Amino acid sequence: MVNVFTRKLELFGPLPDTDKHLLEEVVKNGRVIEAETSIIRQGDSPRDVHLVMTGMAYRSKTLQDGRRQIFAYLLPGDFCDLNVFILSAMDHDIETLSRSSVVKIPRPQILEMMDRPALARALWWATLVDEATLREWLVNLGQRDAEHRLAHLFCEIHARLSALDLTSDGAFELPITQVQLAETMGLSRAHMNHALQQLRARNLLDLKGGLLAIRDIGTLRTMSGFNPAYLHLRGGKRDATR
Amino acid sequence: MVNVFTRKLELFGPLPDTDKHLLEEVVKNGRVIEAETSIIRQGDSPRDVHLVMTGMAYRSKTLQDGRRQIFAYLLPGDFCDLNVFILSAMDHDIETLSRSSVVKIPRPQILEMMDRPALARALWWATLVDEATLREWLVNLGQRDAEHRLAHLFCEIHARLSALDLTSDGAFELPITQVQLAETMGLSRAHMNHALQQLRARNLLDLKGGLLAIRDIGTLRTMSGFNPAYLHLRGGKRDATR
DNA sequence: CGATAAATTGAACTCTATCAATAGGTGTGG
DNA sequence: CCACACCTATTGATAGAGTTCAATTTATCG
Repeated sequence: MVNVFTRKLELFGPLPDTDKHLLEEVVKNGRVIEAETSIIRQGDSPRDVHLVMTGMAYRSKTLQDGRRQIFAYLLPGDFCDLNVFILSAMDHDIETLSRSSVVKIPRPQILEMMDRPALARALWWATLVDEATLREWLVNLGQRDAEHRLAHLFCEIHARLSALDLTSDGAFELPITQVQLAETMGLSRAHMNHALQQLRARNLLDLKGGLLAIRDIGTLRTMSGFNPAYLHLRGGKRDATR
Repeated sequence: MVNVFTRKLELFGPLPDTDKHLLEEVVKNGRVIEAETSIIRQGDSPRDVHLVMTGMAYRSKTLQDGRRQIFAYLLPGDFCDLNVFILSAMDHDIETLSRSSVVKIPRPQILEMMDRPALARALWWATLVDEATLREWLVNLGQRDAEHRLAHLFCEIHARLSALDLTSDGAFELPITQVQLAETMGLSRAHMNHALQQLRARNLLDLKGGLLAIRDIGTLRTMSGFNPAYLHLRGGKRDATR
């Protein structure tokens, strides 16, 4: 099967074979990074572009008093810092959630990708979907209470992983602590625990030992108002979000 | 004085004169749109790119039950829908806050801009700053209480307008209702009113009749942890954010 | 000047935070 | 294999922040 980076970019639209060959090259130099390890820190100006191939990572900012907000999960195929060509310094941190394989793409290779129209468009697409996802998260934090907020998050991760064929029967690895979930949702640890138990008690899902089992995706989507349109998936893969 | 669009793009870095001449052309066909009027609706696939030249607008999403979340303010020089080349449909609405002048840039003209390296970089920069701003808003909603949240928002708008020389003595037009502010902050109207009065009582600012007077920007920044780094302003204009 | 929208106020209620204590689980050293 | 140490999850009580709803006052605008 084709690598996950290619698969992700093809969620936007099919790529020519020559482009796909290039992507196979790009993806070769993976490096394993342990769980809970920083990939990029605020203030860094990375030389290369980083790309998550396996495992998961997250973007966050830490305030003076130590409180932290997580505002994105990086799943396989996601870029860490495609913006490195434009912005002089990272304005946030990226850390692994689980042991991950991360590829470093040298600048010349990115430029080569940008020179290919289909790839260039796919890169733009990935950036714009990241932005659309942030908007949806803002709606989530601004308008929904703890339980619905959580449900929406899980629907999103489920949809994104499903689109890449990375779920099996609605279940997938989610190697996250409740503290990290709380930092994602802008909630206290205690309240996060309570909300999770509610969802568990209603038999909608089960999160245990880093494994999330979705029991009733339909109800989760309805209750949280999840509409995958913001992920801007196209073509035949659209079904995978069901 | 040079037009506000050029000024905004030069916040990233200086542009060649030829590019500036092009921008002067681009900006000519302004059209006035009344306050509280939709510029773009969710589902639209605009043919041209829209650009706010005067006045203010906002991005929002409305949920089934009518609740709404605002997740960006468009100030003079800001793009509405630069993504129109990539994403097939808008996933949110854009409406004017006040009577505004909006320019429609035809696709060929955008393509011409993209062909000029300095302009292409500036357009990327504008997109990435929008994304960084969204991240900061997420921190704001996730981690700060009503008063600090509001303070942070006002610091941001003040910094963005100051960078364009659009404030006078810390005051500027902010033609917004408390309901809209509440929808921005994920708070109820009543609570928004209370928070606003707190800030007013402490003599930090005064918002009345669509005019915001910042009384003590230092305290506002300190209390809300505002750090303009995420706006990624460069060069000589950096001072303007003070 | 009247009509309408916006801002303000107050009371009761709900959600979420805080804090502290308890329970589980896992890995390590003895 | 047990015991300790440490991290994560869980629980409960209390306090606080924020919501809801309804009523009232204050703009604003034709």
